Amino acid sequence: MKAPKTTIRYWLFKSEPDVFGISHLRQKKIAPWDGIRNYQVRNLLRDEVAVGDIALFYHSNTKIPGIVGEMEVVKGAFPDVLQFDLASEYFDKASTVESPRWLAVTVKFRQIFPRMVTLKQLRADALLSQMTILRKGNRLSITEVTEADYHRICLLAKKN
DNA sequence: GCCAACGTTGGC
DNA sequence: GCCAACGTTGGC
Repeated sequence: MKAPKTTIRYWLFKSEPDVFGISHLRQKKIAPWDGIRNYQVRNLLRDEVAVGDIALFYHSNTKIPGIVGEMEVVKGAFPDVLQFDLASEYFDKASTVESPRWLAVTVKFRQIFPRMVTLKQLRADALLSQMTILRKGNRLSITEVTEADYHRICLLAKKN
């Protein structure tokens, strides 16, 4: 039996709502977080993201980008099936079943926040100025969030 | 649609 | 291993 997890970590997962938004996850309840095709993010999934961790759901590349809810990691890294699917845009002919290049995790819906926390709000909040997502040039679709920042975001996400 | 700021590819 | 060219991300 594995040792119990002592600390949970917090993450921000980006997705384009037109492709897969929080309402899709709410409907499915549990879904693979797949289609990751960046080595840095792949390594995060492999080495850092763990079962029990909390992930903020961020809507990117949309009219009002921002954090819309949260989910929980319920299964650790496993090979992303899309890399072997010829019909998928995520198919990777260089990847093999014996040595898969790309990984996914499974996430479970937790909630849609009563109030979305927009990118504009994040930028305007002095307490959140160190967030990785706010750094210039950052394009990683998964970044870590500190516990303090996570709690701050939850506060901003509550109804008045 | 523009474009800054990356990441990836491939010739050498 | 360098780096130019190309592709992608994602805010605006």
